[in-house]
Amino acid sequence: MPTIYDVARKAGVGIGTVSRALNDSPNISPETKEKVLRVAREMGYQPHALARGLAKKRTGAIGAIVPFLTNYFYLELLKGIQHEISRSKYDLILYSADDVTRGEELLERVLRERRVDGLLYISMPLSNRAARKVRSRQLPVVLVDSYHPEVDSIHVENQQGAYQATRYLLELGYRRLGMINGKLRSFPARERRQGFLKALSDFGLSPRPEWMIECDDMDGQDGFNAPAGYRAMLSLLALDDLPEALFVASDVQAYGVLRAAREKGVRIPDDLALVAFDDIQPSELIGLSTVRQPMFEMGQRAVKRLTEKLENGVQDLWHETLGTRLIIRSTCGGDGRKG
Amino acid sequence: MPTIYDVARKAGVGIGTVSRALNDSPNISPETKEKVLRVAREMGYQPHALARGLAKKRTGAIGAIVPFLTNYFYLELLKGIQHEISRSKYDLILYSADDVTRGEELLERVLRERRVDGLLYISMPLSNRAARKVRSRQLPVVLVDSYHPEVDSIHVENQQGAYQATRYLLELGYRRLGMINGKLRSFPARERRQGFLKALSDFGLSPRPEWMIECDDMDGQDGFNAPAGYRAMLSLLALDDLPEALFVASDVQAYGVLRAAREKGVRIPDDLALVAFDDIQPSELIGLSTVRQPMFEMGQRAVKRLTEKLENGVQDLWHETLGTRLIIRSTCGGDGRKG
DNA sequence: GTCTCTCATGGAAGCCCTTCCAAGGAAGCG
DNA sequence: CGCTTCCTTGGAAGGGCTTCCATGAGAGAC
Repeated sequence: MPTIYDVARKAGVGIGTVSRALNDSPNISPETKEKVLRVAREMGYQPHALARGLAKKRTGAIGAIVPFLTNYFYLELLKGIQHEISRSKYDLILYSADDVTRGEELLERVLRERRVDGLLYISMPLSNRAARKVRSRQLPVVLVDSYHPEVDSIHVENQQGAYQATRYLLELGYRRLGMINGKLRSFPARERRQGFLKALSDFGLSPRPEWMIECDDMDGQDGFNAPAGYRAMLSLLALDDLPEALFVASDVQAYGVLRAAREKGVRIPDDLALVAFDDIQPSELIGLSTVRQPMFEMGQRAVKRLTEKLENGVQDLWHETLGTRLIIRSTCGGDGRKG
Repeated sequence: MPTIYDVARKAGVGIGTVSRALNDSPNISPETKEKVLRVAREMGYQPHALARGLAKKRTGAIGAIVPFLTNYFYLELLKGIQHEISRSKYDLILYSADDVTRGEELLERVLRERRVDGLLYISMPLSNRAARKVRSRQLPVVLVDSYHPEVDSIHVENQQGAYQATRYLLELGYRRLGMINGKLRSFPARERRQGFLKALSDFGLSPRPEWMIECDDMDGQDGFNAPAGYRAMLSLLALDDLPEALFVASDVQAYGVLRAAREKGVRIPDDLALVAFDDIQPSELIGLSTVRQPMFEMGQRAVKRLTEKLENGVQDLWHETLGTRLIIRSTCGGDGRKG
């Protein structure tokens, strides 16, 4: 593989000049620049990414730390990230935390290793300790689908969305409501729970503890996946007294719920109404009523913010909240049925 | 951030010794090693990934070039990749080709840029020209869900799977069969087409050209996505004479087909039987009959092969083919109905 | 014709590591 | 006690780039 020295020799110039030609420096005559670029192209020369990164103190890469990809939510998010990344000059390094509780270890390693210029920390909680470490580095970090007051973040109106969904069930006339949620260490899980509880309380109702199910994390994840939803539904159905409507904290969990319902002969929505959260693609086909969140846009905006920060070096704290929208389909009994 | 010099000074040793301690070199006394590691830990020292890569001529990263993530198939594949990567010492760099036809440009850039030690080239065709370039570098590349005789590859029995699916429809008694496919530049699309045609011919039938639909690539992709399936189905339904059964080359396309069918009042399977290919997660819930391919395993094995090649430096050519299995659900009319 | 100023240019230094080589010290052997 | 041999160790060199500084040539002013 040719190095910058080979190009310099062949073009009859110094290495500095080659570097200037390749980096669009103003301090080079147009003719020299053209000649150098031509020679470089002919030789198939391309700068060594690591060497360049080392010299420039800029790696040209952005990292994303994601949990294990058990939820299609991540795919939609990644699409947005991918879209925006491919418009920028950065590459994307995908780090995966096979176990959510070890996300911060990974974060620290990545922060210190300096393989990336900026970092997306996705769908995992950030402790105060870790937040402090983040702040103490110059490396910009954006929290996605999560929140910490001292670190840039973007997420949706989880509470508001859950509130809408729950309220809709209440307005249909249902009163015996349950909720299947992810682990409460997760930010969206806590927020959605708040929204659910608020709607109940606005209707003068109290939650039934045995109907508030926090999915297990058998797989080291946060319960936001289909198998966890399936197991949660089975445990719910083992109860003597059942709710008549359910708010499920994510679509994939709802898929698990639907499967369990089908196996146990529970009819949806006749025996049990259902609203979920996310609106990933298959939900439309399945007819799942759900709260739509703009996942693609969230990924896109997170990257945009990060790259802007890298270019302009802005230092202000940034928190963005995106709206949600309730999408009514066929799992909650339609308007005519009740209420 | 501390460098190796800082650690060396603080530990009262030379930089070579620090390096040896950190890299598990045998040429260091246990006591020194322990002391150095302790100091390094106290200082929060971690080697600079780029500097290390430059010196070692090993980046510690594996690249994956994927098309735009419009198919859940990729998520399943990524899960397998992620799983295996996280067990290795490599990081994953995700390059996305927003336009399938430009995948090879990206490939060449990545090959030259030397940011990765090895490369997965996913679901995109490889030209002879590109294959030659790949071979001329020492950098190992594995083709995933694709094929070229001169480059390592892994994929499933596309032809065999399609044959099974088609044959099943034929055995049910259907004779008027159509196929909705991805772009034929894609390897799986061509193979699945072959399987379909072979089954027809085994039953003494000829394909009806107007029922052989190659999805459009409006979005710069290969047609393996839901919107393309939707559009293909609409164009099919515009015909006067319709097939009675359809083999669709992927589940996500089938989702688009199902949506169009619902909108146009076409009942599945009564008016039209359907078998697809992939068996991504939601298909079970939807009741889609389909050919299951081991996507997770494919991703896993591709990474495993790549890392082995990186460790052992084996040079032999490797092609692996994984089996498929027909999963009967409710979109092709069940056994009792015909035949 | 002389002096200044400007600007393109070459190349050393530096980015942070690993690796290799030379050297010192300890241990073993006769 | 002297000579080998074997470990450890320090640190220079090198990996391929960018950046900065010094230099020299050309242009412009007088």
